[in-house]
Amino acid sequence: MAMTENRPQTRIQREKREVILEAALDVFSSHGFRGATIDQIADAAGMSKPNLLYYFKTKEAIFETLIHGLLDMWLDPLKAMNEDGDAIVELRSYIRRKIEMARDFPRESRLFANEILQGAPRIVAMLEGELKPLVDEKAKVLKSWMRAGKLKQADPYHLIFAIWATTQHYADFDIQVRTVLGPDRGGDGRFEDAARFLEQLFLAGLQPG
Amino acid sequence: MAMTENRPQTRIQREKREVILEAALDVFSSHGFRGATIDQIADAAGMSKPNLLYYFKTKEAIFETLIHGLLDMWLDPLKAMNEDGDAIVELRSYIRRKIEMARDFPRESRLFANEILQGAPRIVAMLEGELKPLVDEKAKVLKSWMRAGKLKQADPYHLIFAIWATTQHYADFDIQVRTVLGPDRGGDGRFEDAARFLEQLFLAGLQPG
DNA sequence: CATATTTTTGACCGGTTGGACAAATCGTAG
DNA sequence: CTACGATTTGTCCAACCGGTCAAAAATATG
Repeated sequence: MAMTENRPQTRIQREKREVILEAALDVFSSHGFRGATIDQIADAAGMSKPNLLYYFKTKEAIFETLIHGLLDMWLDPLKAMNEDGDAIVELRSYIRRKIEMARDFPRESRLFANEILQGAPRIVAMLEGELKPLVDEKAKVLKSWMRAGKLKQADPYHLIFAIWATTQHYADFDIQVRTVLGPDRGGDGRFEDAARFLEQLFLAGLQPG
Repeated sequence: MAMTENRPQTRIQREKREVILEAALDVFSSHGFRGATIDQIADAAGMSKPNLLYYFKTKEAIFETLIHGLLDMWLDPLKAMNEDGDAIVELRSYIRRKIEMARDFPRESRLFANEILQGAPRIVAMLEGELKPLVDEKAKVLKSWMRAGKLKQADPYHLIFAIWATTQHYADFDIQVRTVLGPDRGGDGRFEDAARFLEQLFLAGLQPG
């Protein structure tokens, strides 16, 4: 039977699709959607272009499957921010998790960055349907912490933006960061330094009293 | 006489080149180098493709001229940070200036962001030759302020990264910001709100004592 | 007006790209 | 071993893209 849309059935189909998505992550994240070619992805996946197109009908289908599969993972740190926990502890955990994601999953970060930078033509629905509701919910949590005196008063939306921006910066602008830091300070330790700095910045800036 | 490389001579030549660069900024900033086409730029500039290529020999030449012409403007806020001024005042001015640039020149921000995101293949030399020395110099200034007790001790490089990230975020990720804020809070006022939040964050986080 | 120079255009070219397709190969159940 | 569906490949195509070129049109100069 031919591929029934998005429902890979055999083990081999699931595996091959996985290989393709891994290759596509590599290529899309470093060249953007337009800059990536099916040939590049096929090469990286170790198969011919027509073979790849047997598993995904179009370039857009690859991209869509990829980014949809990544969304949950990407939103996970924010989802994990727990209203019942201690505000400062939760905030610190969130920042640390985001920095770790920038370190361990820079391709995923760049994939989203590339797309949003170009106007998010392929993921607007995702932003409106999943991201915005989640941020609205967590903004309320932050607000309640502030009202309870656990955090200094501040705009919770812009606080979340600031955490996104500062942490993802180390993945998205990696070349710039490493160039500016130079060979000595631009090594693996840069994420430790960044984590230390950001925790100090946000916690000192938000600790009440 | 034919175009002598980068020296436009007649008034009309200077004007047409300016029109082209303005159109190119539009197209490059919203599609990236690879995603932009000469036809799009020519359309936006109101001329035919061969006509455009009469003024700039190649697509890369347009890009290079454009980004080189923008660099000084882009680095200006950081250059303006004055060692002899008051640390807190200087820092606040820097943040405000960067937010204003994100508001008034989002295309320029996205142009650089697009390029750096994809590994900065066309501007590595600029980063090493102009950006890094400038940041090194200003990091020393920040460090001296910290030693003098005007600012809390913190890594000056990561401080600069944090200011870049948080301010440019409002230009580079504009669609996401507006989507998350929604129609009511995502209007023109968002830059005011952002400025207020960021000043509070950085100044509270760095004020000594 | 005549001529020389600059500017603009239409037609074209070679290479790339996303994708179609039929034929070949492979794997497996009977 | 055979037959059938799943997988893979070579070939091809139309659209697009960066860039060339010669000729036409506009403009400047005497």
